[in-house]
Amino acid sequence: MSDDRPVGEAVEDYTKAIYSLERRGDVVSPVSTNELAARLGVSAGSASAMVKKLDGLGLATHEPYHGVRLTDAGARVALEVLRHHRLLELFLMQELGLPWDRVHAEAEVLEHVLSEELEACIAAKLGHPATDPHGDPIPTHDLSVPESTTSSLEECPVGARGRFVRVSDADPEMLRYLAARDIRPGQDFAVVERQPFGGPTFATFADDDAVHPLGGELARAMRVELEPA
Amino acid sequence: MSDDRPVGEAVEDYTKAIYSLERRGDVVSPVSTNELAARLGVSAGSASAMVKKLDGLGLATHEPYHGVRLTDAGARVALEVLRHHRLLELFLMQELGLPWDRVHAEAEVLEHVLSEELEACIAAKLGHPATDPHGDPIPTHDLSVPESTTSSLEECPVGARGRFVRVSDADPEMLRYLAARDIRPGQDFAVVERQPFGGPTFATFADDDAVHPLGGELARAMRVELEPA
DNA sequence: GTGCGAGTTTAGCCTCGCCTCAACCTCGTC
DNA sequence: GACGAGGTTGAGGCGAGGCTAAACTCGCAC
Repeated sequence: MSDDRPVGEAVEDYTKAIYSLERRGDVVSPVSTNELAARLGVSAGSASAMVKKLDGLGLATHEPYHGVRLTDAGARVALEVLRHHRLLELFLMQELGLPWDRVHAEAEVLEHVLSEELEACIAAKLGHPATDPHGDPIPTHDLSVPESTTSSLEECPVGARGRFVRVSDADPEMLRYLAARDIRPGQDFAVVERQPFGGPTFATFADDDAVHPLGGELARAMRVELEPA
Repeated sequence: MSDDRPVGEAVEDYTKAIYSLERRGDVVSPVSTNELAARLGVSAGSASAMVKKLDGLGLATHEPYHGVRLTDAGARVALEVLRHHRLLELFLMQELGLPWDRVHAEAEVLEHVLSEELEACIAAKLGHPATDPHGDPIPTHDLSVPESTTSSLEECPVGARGRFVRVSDADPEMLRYLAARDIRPGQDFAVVERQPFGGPTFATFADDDAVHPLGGELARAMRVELEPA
């Protein structure tokens, strides 16, 4: 085990993508070549070729015509990169004051280049944090992730209360929108009203009385933990 | 001006190498293909090809059979990378506690990847420092370098006093040796004795009475500013 | 002035990593 | 059992960078 011979950036990106696609639903399930291709913005042929390569590398198992799934080794690669990404996001924000909506792009490139030694220094400096600025859990040094079950804000009935725990880091627009309103993961929230037919959800955050309208797409991206009713 | 289309890492490395070779002597002079090839550990043919490419890119002027020199644009590329490198070295040491002898290797890879925005954040965080941990001057944001004239410790006559200002960051062995003896750039020194025929130089540093023997190679790598006699 | 060798350049070729297009194959459904 | 959506394969391209070997300069030594 522990082959660890260096692996191109593309391999890391594919692995990361498979990891995330595998657990879209509530259960880990194989990922189709096309989904993968779409996610990464490449042709189906490219994805197919890369999947074959990952299989050869022992990072994934490819059942032709039936999708791909990561092996344990593959999951480790994905989690390693994820750990880098999230540590970097937090680090860039907290230590260097980079704006919330820009840390993702920076981390996206640095994650592939961060040495283990530097990773360790950063983790130590940050006090081995459990989540990044978006509320996403940071895999621990031994690459385990405490996956909590969350629901999206859009599913919460009017009157629900709980804690806003995370939001995807992928869309800077959303992040700017939330940042401009001082809405951050970790805050308590309450759903005040929802308009029908995919209309906005109205909610309050923290101890602030202001009611914020949150469009469908946004409400869907915001993950919350409901207060045990 | 300001073409700035992305340029491979190799281009940055060659540019950096030319920059440093150009000013080995006291005066900026053309660099031969062979020197360049040797410095970078590639064949003469490869170096020649790359030099031609740099010329095409407007980063260098190549006088066939007579060497290459950087254009202003080329020097800017080199200084930009140098700035990245040295800021990173200082940052890694000061903020992340990486050991002195290891920051160079880390910086060597990160320097090619650092965005301008991050560079600015790091510089600000460090208070826009003038030198890195090895005593090398950090090019300013507008890419000027205050080059001071130094001599090597090896040239200093017995009895000379002054300040140890810098040492090459390239050899981790040397750095470990110096670090283990608490010898650092910025300290005052005095040459106590020298043995003939390339023998060691004996010197004291800071307010410490300990006399340290410094082999020829090491003494040659240590740059000092002599006290105005 | 010529000759010769060290230093340069050129030419041809290779590897690696990744991508595309287009043709072809499979699976599951009707 | 045929059809179409989706998956796979193969041929090929491209950029970056490197290597060898042969051909060519330049300029010093005679």
